Amino acid sequence: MSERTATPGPRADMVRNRRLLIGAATEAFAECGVDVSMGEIAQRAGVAKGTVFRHFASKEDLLAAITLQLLDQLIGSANRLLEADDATEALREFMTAGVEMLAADRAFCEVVGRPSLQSSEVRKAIARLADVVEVLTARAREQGAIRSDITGTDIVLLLGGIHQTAAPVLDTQPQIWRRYLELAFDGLTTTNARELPHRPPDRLQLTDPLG
Amino acid sequence: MSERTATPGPRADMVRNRRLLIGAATEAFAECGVDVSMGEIAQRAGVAKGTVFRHFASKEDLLAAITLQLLDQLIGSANRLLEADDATEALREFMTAGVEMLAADRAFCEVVGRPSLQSSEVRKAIARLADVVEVLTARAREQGAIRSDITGTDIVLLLGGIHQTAAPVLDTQPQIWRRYLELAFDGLTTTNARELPHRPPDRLQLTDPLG
DNA sequence: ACCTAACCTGACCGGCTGGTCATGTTAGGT
DNA sequence: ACCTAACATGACCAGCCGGTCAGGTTAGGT
Repeated sequence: MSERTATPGPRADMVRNRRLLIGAATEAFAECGVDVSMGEIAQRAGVAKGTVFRHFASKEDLLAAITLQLLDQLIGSANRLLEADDATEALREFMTAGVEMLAADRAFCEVVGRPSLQSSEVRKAIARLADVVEVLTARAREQGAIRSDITGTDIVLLLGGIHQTAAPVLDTQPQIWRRYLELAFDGLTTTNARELPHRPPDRLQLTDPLG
Repeated sequence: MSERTATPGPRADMVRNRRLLIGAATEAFAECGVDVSMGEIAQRAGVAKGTVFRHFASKEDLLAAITLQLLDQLIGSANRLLEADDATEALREFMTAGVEMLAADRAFCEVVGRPSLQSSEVRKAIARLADVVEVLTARAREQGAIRSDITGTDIVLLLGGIHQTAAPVLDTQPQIWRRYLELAFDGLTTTNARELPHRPPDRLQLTDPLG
């Protein structure tokens, strides 16, 4: 019924394989980093290598899809925290979520830490994240708990730094990033310090203006 | 003259090639990271690929040699700064030297940030560095400018974190790591903050007790 | 001048990678 | 029940990697 000659639509096994693939790729990238092979991902998903390339034209495409999914989660967190009463605590919670995500995902660290691995869509998502965090930071700043010379871009960059501080000992002390998050936060809330040297970072990802 | 039947000794062109090789490898690793190929290094040195393997049995060996050379520079800096009058300023200078070195060398970042890339000799050198920095930190702590719950290992780990904070924008703002160094230092000198969560990191590189 | 051991060279090897494609299978409409 | 387009498959490809080695070259002692 409904329309004549039918709507082709995606086949059932295709959507199933797509779900399996995204799950497997998410896990594999998280555990092994961006250098994990497409063959390994296919194996984890229980499909043949050719199937991976039917769903994603290239490894870059797949990596971008997985990364975008994670960035969207972070952007969602930040947006939700905009509604919180205590803006300073909200900023701390956002940073906790961000560093936690980095600590759990090797490929994510590598992509956000190296612009050369970022597709234009990933760059756009990072810019969107920076925009939301800018508001989050401004609210905490108005509340008087965050020093005046810290921008949202500073906060986003700090996520990678805090994680990297803990990364060399993550194997033996998987929660130690909380220590360095708190240390960084103490730096952010120092109000009697003199202004930081060098101008704040540019708005994120304005490098190579294509896209 | 001198001894009978002569001392074989290294040939002149060999020491020349070795110097060229170390120079080329240092540059190549710094610019391209640990994934630079042995062929590329040979080309930069102006020798054939086989010559590289005559001087260094494997890529790991070469990487370890280059890394050790850099770690020794840092250890030297730290030792020299032990003699300084102002211990707090000495600590800041050491951290400046450390972050500057990381910012200038991609492979060095990757090696110190990922224990799986460290040979046992590199691990030992890092432990030696941590020992010196422990003294440097203790002196600054006694001087009263550094909070009491910060260890030398914290400082060494922070070097990687400070650099990583700036890394995504290093291309466009090559000096911005100074901003984050100062921010971290403000966190270190906050004396009225409550104690940091989680115990300090273990003494560095006690993972897998072989070597 | 000559000799030899030390050294350099670059073709070569197996293994792994991202990516392709002819062939086989199957979902799902009729 | 059957048909076909959509999809899955895995053998296959070229390219690059770390590493090897037989053979040519040369430093440097005599």
